[in-house]
Amino acid sequence: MPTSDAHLYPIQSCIVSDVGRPRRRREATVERLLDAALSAFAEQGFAAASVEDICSRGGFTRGAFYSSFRTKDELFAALFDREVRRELARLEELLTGLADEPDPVAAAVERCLGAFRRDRTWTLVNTEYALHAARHPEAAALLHRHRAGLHAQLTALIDRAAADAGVQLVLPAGQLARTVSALHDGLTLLQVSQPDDDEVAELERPALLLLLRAAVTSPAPATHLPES
Amino acid sequence: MPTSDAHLYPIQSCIVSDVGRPRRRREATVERLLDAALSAFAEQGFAAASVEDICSRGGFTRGAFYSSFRTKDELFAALFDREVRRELARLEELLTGLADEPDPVAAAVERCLGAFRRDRTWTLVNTEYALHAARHPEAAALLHRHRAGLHAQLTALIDRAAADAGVQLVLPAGQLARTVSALHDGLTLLQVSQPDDDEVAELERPALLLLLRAAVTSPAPATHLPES
DNA sequence: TGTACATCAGTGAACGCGCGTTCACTGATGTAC
DNA sequence: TGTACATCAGTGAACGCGCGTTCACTGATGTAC
Repeated sequence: MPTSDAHLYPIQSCIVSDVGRPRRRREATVERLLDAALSAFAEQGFAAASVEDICSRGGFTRGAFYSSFRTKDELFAALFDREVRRELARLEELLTGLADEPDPVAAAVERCLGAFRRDRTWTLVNTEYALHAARHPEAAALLHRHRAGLHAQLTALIDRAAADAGVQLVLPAGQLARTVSALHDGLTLLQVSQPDDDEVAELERPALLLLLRAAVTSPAPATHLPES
Repeated sequence: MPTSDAHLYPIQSCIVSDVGRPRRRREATVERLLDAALSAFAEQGFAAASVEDICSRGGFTRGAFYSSFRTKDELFAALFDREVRRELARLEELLTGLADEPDPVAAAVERCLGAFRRDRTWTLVNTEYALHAARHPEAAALLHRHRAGLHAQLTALIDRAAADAGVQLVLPAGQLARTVSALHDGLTLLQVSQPDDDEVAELERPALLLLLRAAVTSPAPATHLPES
């Protein structure tokens, strides 16, 4: 089953181990195909990566693919689903136990930096899925669901950091959460297409700190948010 | 010639006007093909858009394409080049005459908002070119050149705004410029894949204001930039 | 434990299609005299 | 101004190729007795 719950089953090492032979191989096959698709999509892009290439990376022929997925689009959705669930799990983990930090805002920044995936592979595939979703409404539904989850987690983290610091936010935590993740997305995309630029590589931490400190600090001029 | 200077020549209306018939049609053809490619790439993506489709959007057959461009990749580069030059020109225009504003920081924000292209078409194509460049070194060279230009303009704008406001920046103007454009890129991509979300649509102005005010305001805690 | 049968997971050949690219050609435009 | 020739810009048929997808088949695995 290529559905969104496939990843919940443990991967069975049907090839490595000779003792404890597998009964059902499907889940393991799906995992391997998703791993293969992740690297193929990262290297070549969704449209340019061929089903043949994905299968051979996983050690299969194309028939195996079509006994687990109906189409290449369905594979992309399953891949995105699995990867975002993993990121969400990490974020949830890092969300717990924020209190009693000497500097809650700095701690919140570190948690964001620790939770967000910043590797090249994921940045490429994640960005491409956003483009894909912008063009294909079916794909957009899945994106929105996952973004909502991520947004809720991030908003909670920010709210708690502000509460622990004993300060008010100058804009709604939800807006700040969206800004933070947009900044992260923009910076990772920049980094991926400019991988040798050290200045870019070191930018996310100071940028996030600047943003979050500004959000909890009463601004200098009176009018901070514009009319709209 | 599909080189980067093609856009410098005026577009000749070789079809519309009957008086003043055209001598050389190449430049006009190239422009029409680039227009067609812009919309085709936005709608379907670079890899999924066919040369046939691009040509028919422009009212040509495929042969016309190959008498102006060597490959589809070369077309993408020419398109990106033309579009970024246009954006750069707008930014340069908006850069002049910043002094004597009652609120230079707010004015700088408005200029950024006015100069950056935020339409769906450009966001999709621009983002895709970044992905393309991350995968193809030849394409990366062009991207870097244009990013350097944009970065220089933006840095100059920020520096002048700070000088006019009579304040110091808490981080180098160059770093702030990169942060601003990364935030812009992230927000436009978010907007394009979530077009009906009003909260997202209204976010860029307050986010930029927050960021720029934070950059010119002395922060509350002593250590603002991290160790690295 | 052994045998017979059912189901599962993956093979690999085949399908038709549309792609990027090439090229011989042609009518439109420009130049020389 | 008119004619002859050269160049230009674009046509459209043809090329081979690799793609996504289908399907009849097969060996591996699971179940019943």
